[in-house]
Amino acid sequence: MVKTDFSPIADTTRRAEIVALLRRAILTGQLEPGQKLNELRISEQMRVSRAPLREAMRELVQEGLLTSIPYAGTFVIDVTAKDIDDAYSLNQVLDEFAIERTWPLRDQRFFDELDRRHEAVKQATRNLDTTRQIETALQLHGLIYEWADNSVLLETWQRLTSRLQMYFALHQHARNEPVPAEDVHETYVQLMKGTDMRAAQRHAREHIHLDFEQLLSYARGLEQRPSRGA
Amino acid sequence: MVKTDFSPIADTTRRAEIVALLRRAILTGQLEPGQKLNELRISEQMRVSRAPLREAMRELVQEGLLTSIPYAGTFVIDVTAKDIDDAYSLNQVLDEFAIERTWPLRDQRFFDELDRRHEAVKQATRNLDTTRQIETALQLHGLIYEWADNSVLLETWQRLTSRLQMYFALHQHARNEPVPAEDVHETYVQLMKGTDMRAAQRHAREHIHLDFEQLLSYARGLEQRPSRGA
DNA sequence: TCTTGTTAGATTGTCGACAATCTGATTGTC
DNA sequence: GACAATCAGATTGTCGACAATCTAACAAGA
Repeated sequence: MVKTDFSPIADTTRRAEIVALLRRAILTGQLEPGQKLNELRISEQMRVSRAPLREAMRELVQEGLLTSIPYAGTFVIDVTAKDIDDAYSLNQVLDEFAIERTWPLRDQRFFDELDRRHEAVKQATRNLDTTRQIETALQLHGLIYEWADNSVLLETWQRLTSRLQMYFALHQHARNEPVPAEDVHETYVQLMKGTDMRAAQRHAREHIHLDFEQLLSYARGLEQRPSRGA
Repeated sequence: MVKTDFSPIADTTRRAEIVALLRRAILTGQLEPGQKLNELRISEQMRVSRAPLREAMRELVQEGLLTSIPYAGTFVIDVTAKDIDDAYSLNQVLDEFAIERTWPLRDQRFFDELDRRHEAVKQATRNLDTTRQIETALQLHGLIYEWADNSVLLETWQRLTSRLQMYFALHQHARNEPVPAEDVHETYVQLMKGTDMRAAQRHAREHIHLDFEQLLSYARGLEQRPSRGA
């Protein structure tokens, strides 16, 4: 008997590919917040009919990346400072919980994966690839959620992550500054390997705090010049 | 100047109505876990074409009530004991957070609404309407989430709620026992009106604990007789 | 008997066209 | 000129039909 682990084959529906395409376009800032998605135009560009496109858009609406108004259109969500603040504060709570759950489940495979993802961040940083840096940093951070063995928690975090990635991408897009050179994740990785869970939780909380402070100041700046009146 | 608060007009798309219909069918246990949804049959029953039905199903998939396998079908999610346990433990954390956020925002309108919802639960209990009792109890519980002024938190809880309602409905459906007569929410309401936040958080945690214990024992029972092999 | 190939039926995925609705520009009226 | 009514164009919502894929039953061969 051959014992081989096969990975599930790729989703071969147009719908799934459209979802992936659109999500990527939103998360990288290619599609701007508030922008309207014209179904006919997009379907022609993708060489696809409107049916699978619309189904894909419904998924992204539920995912929280798009918002839809009947007979008016579907739009990329707007990013307000309050949204970021809300996501941030919830993320703190979830982090604490995820670490608590992951803590007793850590093993060699966990540490290896932690290092692997950490390495990916460092590589993206060296390459000055800001988009990829955001992506890998979130993936590093997401390990505690994947390891926590709680499907609802993981799902919740993935929804949060989508938005966070969008926010960070926007931020980077706006102020096209060089990525921070020093390795801000070193301490986090070390603490996650250590024996003091409380310290890890505390650090995660503060670490996130720093990242968000940047974002918030940026977002608050945005709202000084609203595009439309209230 | 007339100052009137208008409620948003009803969604007039078939899609929205289909979503509501399907969601209700799932949450009340009319559609059983694992059951396959035949698009043609349902669309004929609803006198609707498959396009809006499929879009509605996509939404419910993202909402976590359905699960879809390409070219195979869309099914009502299965309920495992682990799912319930996951939702339960996350709910504890979220409750604590929601109470913390809501606490300083409580005002007379909050207390009034709290009483109103509490009354709704008591009425459903008197009428021996178990389905409605579940619904109102979750709405009472949801007030702290609506009041916490955190859109992401609210959205997360609403997703959790859908499943919880489904779980509870299943439970009630299975053991068709009379509803508990005594008012288990009295203490909760009193504490939410009081001045000791920690006590309220502690009570919420324990209160939920009791409800879930019932659910879990039921779900574990289910899994002793799996319908399909692993 | 077990395995493999074939085939018919059913079901899901996709398409192009039509219906319903919105937007804004235009016209007519005061 | 201000305002309401009307209308054309564009866009979204819905429909019925076709294509792609799966399932299960059956036949053929080792």
